[in-house]
Amino acid sequence: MKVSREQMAENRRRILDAASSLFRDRGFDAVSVAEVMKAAGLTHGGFYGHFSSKDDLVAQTLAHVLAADAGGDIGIRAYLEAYLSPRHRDNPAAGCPTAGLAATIRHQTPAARAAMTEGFRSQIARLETALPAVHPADRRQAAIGSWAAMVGAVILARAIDDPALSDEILEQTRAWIETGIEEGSAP
Amino acid sequence: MKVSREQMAENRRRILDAASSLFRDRGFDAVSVAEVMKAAGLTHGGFYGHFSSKDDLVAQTLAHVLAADAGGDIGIRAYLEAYLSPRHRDNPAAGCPTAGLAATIRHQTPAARAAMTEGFRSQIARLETALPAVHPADRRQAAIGSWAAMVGAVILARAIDDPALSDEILEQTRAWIETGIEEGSAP
DNA sequence: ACAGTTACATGATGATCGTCATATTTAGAC
DNA sequence: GTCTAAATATGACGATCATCATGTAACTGT
Repeated sequence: MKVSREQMAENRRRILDAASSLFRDRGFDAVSVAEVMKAAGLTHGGFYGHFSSKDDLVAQTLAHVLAADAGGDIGIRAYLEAYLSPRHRDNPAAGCPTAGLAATIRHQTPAARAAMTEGFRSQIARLETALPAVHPADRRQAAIGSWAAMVGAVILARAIDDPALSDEILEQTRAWIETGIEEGSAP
Repeated sequence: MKVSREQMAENRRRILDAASSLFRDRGFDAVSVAEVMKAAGLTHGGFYGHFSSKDDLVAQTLAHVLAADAGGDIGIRAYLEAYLSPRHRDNPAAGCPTAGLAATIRHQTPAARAAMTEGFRSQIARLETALPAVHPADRRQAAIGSWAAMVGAVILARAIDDPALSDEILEQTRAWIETGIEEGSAP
């Protein structure tokens, strides 16, 4: 049955939202097209009316979620604490798409990689402005180094099969980044 | 045809080596059992004489490659430079299994996660002893923070679709880690 | 109000893959 | 040397999945 134009737009949004959560939670390959459609409240038949292929869905989902990731403007300390928290580690479906998906982007289409590259650029820019004022030359270094440590720590914390050790990874990485940020700047 | 005991042992080693490279290069799910066996110079039929399932292969491959990862004892500076090099980034099949596989361990069996946890523990221990002598309390923090940044940087550098930016991630992360290590210690 | 278009549902198809059944060949024990 | 058990090859099965074909209902422009 045909639906209204607005309904169709909302369906498309729902597909992208469902795909975004499912992909972050289980990866691109482990989620089927039919599963995404079901999570969006539809059946698999209408899928190719919205997207030309599953690869197309992957690329558009990445652009969708990385654009939405612009996020609020809390302080760098609060952002660090939220990012490197057990809550974030334990909820990949609602968490950072970079932490959940960066490692598998390598096997996706050029469009998907381009979306991820763009997301990385804006994240670094955001971190550069959020960092305490140190020598401008070092600021980009701190932004990139901190982001690598944040993403790596969440990935490692999610991989580890020992809750105490996993908590420690998050906490020690947070402390390590904070000492690095404070170096040579006002606290 | 039956083969000698030594031949069978070598076949098994070849299967694990082939699986190790293929998994690091393309991920567990994207590599088929038949493909691993072919890369080892065999056909898919004999697989279940060596392993009880593909999940079993995954777990044993991880234990195999993480044990072999103990590696030589070069200095921390040289290790950093090799790890955060374009060469390492561009050769996942021969590279660090953590950088290649940590993000997907979450969807594997408990045995696989246990192997990865053990690999993480020994890597942190290795880094702790390799780090310059600072306050002992901070040494573990530096080891964990540096390792998270190293793994994250390689994952991000491999995901990014811009060679210059990818190189910059590696280089800036290396510089960031080195300044963090030098802080409060003799150079 | 009508007709045509369109968005989605149902169902099918071909490919891939993990796993198992059976055949074949030969190492290893006596 | 012979017999048996074992290691691998060949081939098949059932499940899953991306994609497509066709049916159906209702929105939209007239």
